[in-house]
Amino acid sequence: MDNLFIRKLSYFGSLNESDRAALRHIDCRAREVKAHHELIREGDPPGPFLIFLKGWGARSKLVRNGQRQIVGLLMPGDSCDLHANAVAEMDHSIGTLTASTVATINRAELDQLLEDHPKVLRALYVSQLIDEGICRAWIVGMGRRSSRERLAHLMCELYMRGQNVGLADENQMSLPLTQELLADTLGLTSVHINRVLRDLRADQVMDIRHGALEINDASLLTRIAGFDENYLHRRLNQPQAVAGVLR
Amino acid sequence: MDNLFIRKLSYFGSLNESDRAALRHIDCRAREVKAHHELIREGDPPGPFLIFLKGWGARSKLVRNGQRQIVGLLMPGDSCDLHANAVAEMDHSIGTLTASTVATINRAELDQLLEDHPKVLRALYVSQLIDEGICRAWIVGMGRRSSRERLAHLMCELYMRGQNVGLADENQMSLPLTQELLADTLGLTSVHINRVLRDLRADQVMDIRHGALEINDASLLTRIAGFDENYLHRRLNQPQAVAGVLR
DNA sequence: CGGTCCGTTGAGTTTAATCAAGAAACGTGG
DNA sequence: CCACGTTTCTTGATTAAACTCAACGGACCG
Repeated sequence: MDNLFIRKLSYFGSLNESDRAALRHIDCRAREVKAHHELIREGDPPGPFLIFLKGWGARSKLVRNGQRQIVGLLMPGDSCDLHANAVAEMDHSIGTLTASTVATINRAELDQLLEDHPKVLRALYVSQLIDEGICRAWIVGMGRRSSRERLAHLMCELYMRGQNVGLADENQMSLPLTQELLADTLGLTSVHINRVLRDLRADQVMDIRHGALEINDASLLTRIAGFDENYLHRRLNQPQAVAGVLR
Repeated sequence: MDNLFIRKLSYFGSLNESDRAALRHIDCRAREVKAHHELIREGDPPGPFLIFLKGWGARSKLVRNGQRQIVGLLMPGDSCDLHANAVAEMDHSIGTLTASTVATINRAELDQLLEDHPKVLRALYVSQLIDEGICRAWIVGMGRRSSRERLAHLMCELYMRGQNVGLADENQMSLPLTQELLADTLGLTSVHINRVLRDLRADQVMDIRHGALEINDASLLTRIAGFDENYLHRRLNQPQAVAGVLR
């Protein structure tokens, strides 16, 4: 069975057997990484291509006053291209949130792979378009949504992404985010997250406890979030996700 | 002389003469569009590939309560790939801010072009990586920067991007953004933008008047913004920009 | 069993939003 | 080139959302 990264790319472009075979070599590069380990630090020279095969990661940036902003959450199957020509040094860090399996491909190998397999490049390009869609959705949230809406929206997004990679159960998903990490993701403080979460719990909408998201009223949650299923949903061409729990 | 889109892609990948020739056909597709015209509306089926050859555009999204969030600003040379398989319908609109020259390439033609010219695909992919970098920088700003820092940061970004496409003079640049548009870009209100702008003007840092940005103290501006020149700068491999006015 | 990290709550403060009103700039047709 | 309507900018007063500071309870871990 192909790994989640290959399966994800397969949704985004028609890969032939040779393409898949090339991608399967990635598994040899996989290594185990402990939780809360920095894979790439802000200021490092970029270069490699990272793939999360198992576990969660985050892209984060520190700002002057010591605050942190998480600019992306990585789930199994997600990748980051730290393109060397694009930027002289990393403007953000990438680290694990949980114990993870991560594959690292160096620049030269990736270049060769993409040159030999244009369909993989094509799929990677589409995958990149979707990542940007997620970024833009975050921008909308941070700019124009209240803290309650924002938290609800993030949970919808993560639950849906989790569904697409088989991480989500019915109305529940493992979610290794402390209130502080949620705060750094949503541009709020952990104290405020705590209060918002308390209200959502009291309203029987959802809860986050013991490292797990629990959705009590999916329909209400999506309504609070103003979640546009379209923005992530059908991107994956997975009808079962469309008909999933979040309706 | 190649158009700005071709020149931009040339920075991101080595294009040969055949690649450039293919891209030059784009010019035939150019059409003039009036200011404040919607090219693609939220909810429309996606599909085409848009290139701004002249003028400014914006990607924007409306949220429930009628508020608007701008999720991207488009300058000459910038493109948007409204990929059809990625999403069932547009989750945001794209419109012009000024009178513009815009080229539209339909999906089939683009697919053919990218298949025939893998180097163009490669360059487009890198261009996409950089766009995502800009998005992530916006997320950092909206999450963790004050209104003053945020406005300063946006001006640094736009000035630098303007420099790269020859839109910026020494310490000055045409900037067709009303205070309301700035507010919708930064997730603030126009009233608040007005006050922040008044303070920056009073502090002799910068000003926006008569549709133009004027930078009075570039060094102070970048310090207020916490502007990381690296995140956009060297991406373009343009040493002259690195040594540019914003130091 | 003690330490550390995480979650919880209250009180007071700050930032930016809202509401409202008037001035300036812009655009368009006469 | 002017007159008029509209958009944009400006300012003040008030309100709301989220932050800060501080303290304590609970969970997890070695």
